[in-house]
Amino acid sequence: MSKKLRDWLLSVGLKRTKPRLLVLDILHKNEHFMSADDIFVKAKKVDKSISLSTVYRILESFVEKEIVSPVTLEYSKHLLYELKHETHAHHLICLSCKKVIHVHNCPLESFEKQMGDQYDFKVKNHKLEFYGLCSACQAKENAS
Amino acid sequence: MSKKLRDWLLSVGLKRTKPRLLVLDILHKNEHFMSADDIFVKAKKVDKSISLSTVYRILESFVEKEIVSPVTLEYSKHLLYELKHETHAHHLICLSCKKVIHVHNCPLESFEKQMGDQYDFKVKNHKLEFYGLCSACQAKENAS
DNA sequence: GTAGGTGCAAAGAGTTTGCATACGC
DNA sequence: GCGTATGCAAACTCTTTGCACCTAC
Repeated sequence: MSKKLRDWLLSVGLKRTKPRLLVLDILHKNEHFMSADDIFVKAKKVDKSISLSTVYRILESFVEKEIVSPVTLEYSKHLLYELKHETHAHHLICLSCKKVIHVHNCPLESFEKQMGDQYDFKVKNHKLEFYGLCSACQAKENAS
Repeated sequence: MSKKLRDWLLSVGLKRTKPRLLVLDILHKNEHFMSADDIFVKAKKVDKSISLSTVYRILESFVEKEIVSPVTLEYSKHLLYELKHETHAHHLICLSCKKVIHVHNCPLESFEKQMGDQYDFKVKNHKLEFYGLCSACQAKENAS
């Protein structure tokens, strides 16, 4: 695990405990949004003794310290989590494998302003997700 | 309740029972996304005898028959529901009163194509929500 | 009259909390 | 060493299911 990732905890005032580093590592390595239970299952493979309630508590503290963002998606009834990115980003989400591609540009500034004017609505932020098939899953679909 | 709304049930093959008409009416009258429990609380005021499990079953059947869309939002951990609209629409959601304004135009077609080309990602649909303050809540905020 | 819908109660998931022990700083 | 974090078990909340009765067609 990178030093940068390890130091992130200290810099927000959280002790570097074994379970926290583990959760951080799992979120960092994964290219999917993950539920508390997804993370727990992966964590259990590395550290048999970790408890699900610890995972919940860690996620809660990470969200509070803004290390992690909670995400709700069309295809899942559960709250999911992702490591926070430095920059504003949108998502391409594969309906088949659930992989998430981050898109670091945003076409919405002018539309946002237009909405604000038309409805007298003051936009604070927005959420944009595209659902579809990633390159690999398109290939799989064509093959079958 | 409008005849159109009442006939909607029959036209998708659902009997017009009292609890179904009630749920339909509540969803129709409300300008917010609602959870199963939100709907149950409102329904209870009209019909004391309605049961929460009935509300869950009704919502399940409405989603299956595509009368209702399930929605997940940034500010709520629960699955919410809205009556389906005839046309593709996006949402302006007030962070204060949770009112939902429907926007029937969409700036994303060209961006969608661009994303598809750039990442070899075949977009099937997308979800766009703006979060902010509606006209009334801006006024309230300025007054306080 | 019959198939399907409903209310109630109980079961099942998912999430949170209390408490004694363990660990990072 | 102190204060916080953890694991475990129990509590709590949300959602689903089984069953007997009821109702729309």
